[in-house]
Amino acid sequence: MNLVKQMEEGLRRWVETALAQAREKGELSYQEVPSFVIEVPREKQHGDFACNVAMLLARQARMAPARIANIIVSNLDKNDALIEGVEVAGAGFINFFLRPDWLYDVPRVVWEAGENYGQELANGQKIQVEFVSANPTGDLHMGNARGGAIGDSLANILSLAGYEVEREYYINDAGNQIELFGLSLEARYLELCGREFQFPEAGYAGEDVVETVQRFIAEHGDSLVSAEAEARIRALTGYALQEKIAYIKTTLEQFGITYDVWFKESSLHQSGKLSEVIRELKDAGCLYEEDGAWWFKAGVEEGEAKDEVVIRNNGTPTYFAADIAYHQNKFERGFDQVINVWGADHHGHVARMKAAVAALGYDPDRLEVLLMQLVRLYRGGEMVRMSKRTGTLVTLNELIEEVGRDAARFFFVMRSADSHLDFDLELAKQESQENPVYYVQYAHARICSILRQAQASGIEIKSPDQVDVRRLAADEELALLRKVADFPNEILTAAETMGPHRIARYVLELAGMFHSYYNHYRVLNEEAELRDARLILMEIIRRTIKKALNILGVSAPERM
RNA sequence: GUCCCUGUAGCUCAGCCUGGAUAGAGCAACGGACUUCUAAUCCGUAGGCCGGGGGUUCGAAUCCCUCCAGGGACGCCA
Repeated sequence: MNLVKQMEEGLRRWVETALAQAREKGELSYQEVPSFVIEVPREKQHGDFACNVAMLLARQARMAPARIANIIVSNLDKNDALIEGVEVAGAGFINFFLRPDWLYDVPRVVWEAGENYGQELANGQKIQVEFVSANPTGDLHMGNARGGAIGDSLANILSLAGYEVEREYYINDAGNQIELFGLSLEARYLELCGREFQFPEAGYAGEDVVETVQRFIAEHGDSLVSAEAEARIRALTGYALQEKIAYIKTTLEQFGITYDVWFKESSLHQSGKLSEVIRELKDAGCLYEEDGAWWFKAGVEEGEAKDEVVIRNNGTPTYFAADIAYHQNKFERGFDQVINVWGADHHGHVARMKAAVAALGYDPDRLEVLLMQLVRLYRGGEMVRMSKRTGTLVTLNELIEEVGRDAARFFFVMRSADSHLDFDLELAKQESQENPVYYVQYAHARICSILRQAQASGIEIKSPDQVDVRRLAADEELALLRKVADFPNEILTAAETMGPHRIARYVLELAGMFHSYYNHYRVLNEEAELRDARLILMEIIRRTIKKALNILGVSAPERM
């Protein structure tokens, strides 16, 4: 149930009817109704909703916008019970002033929705969100953390917007970097067993690799020293991957993220799907051979995407080849829409991935890549280079420990994915008291406090149909009802634009309106009817804040 | 060189996709409000050639072109 949308659509039909009538009467001439908007004006004095159709019609009708607007208004059926007034203003806007009656449905709607306020009806679309998908060769860093916060929140939003959503983590457990990982593990193993070793160039030098090997030795001893190198590496790699994946899983769970599917790249190799898709593409003429390697023909038009190697001249497939097979697999699983949350450093990969999807016979628009600008990490004003290979990185674990999960998750989704994010750990800690997340959580805690006190003094919180919610007549109360009513629309907009940051901003605004109200009005100690109405207002605000925070993966504490 | 992102108040950012009325928040600054349902709060003040230039339009922060500045990507790495 989306009250605001209902109102907008009602007004739209109202205007369309008036337009048709004006044309019939010969007062207005136009070919077709342009796609106009019913929007909420920025300025309150411009009414509850405004319509720009007159200005859009000016050329077609060859008439001044204001005159068109007046004609439309004169053709409106003024018997509509919800309308208090209509005016023509500015360059030709039609402003609608509504009676507040419709807002009094808000409490009931929120009440009936229970924990699911903002949930739209299922739209029958199956959508997959793949995010984080960090290599299982190391810890999760800040970029992964941002991707996690954005991806998980987006998945929540899409789910509320009516999509059937699946969250997926793609485990890159095959290919070059895994071989390098294996060689690094082997070197550490031999080192720790007191044997001669050679650490691979650009190998994984992090301390975590050493620790992993130490644990392996503690469990399995040093018998692999005498084993064949291949078997040794296989055993070490298998052990380390299992450990790393489990660790990543646990860390993400601590960050509030759980996945529906953990998809292993290696399964594409083992099942033969990878070589199958390469053969398909070869047959379809999408590949060509050059310098002993097989290339994917991506740059069909004006060099939009560069051609890319899928099979190296040594016969091994590249990650891109696996990615093609992976995306084929995604679409074979029946997703209508597939979203990948990627770091901006992968942007060059987008065009050829889409080209590959097209080559597989799927509409490339069904693949949506949400590029997120990278995180730059500072510590006390100094930039910290993030590199797994050198082992100098701040992990997601450390972040959660230092800043806290709630603050971290909120911080990452506060800004749009497009914005570069400078994250200064010192600053984040220092400002933790002033972090906006506390502002929102405090609003929730304050409401809980009111509700607790009510309960303690034996005041029942009644349901909206037992209370005269029309007692909520102050401007601030109507504005709050209106803000709560906006929530479902905010979800839809956030889903359409893939912008979880909208929810963060929304809940900040709602919390701000509440705090202001709290400082000017009393809830308890008012006469019973007014008090009961205000208690209901408090409860629907509380539910909305909690739901919004829930979307963002942030807790809603009852006390602070 | 090609491509992507960014440039809006002292700072951090919304708004740009889908043009609309006087460009909005938060922080910082300044001045106020706690015998009150939690002052992690509130109220007020101040702060802007929306990077520059050109174009389209009745109307441009928003669309187009161009230039400037910062960041990133351009590998038989992922």
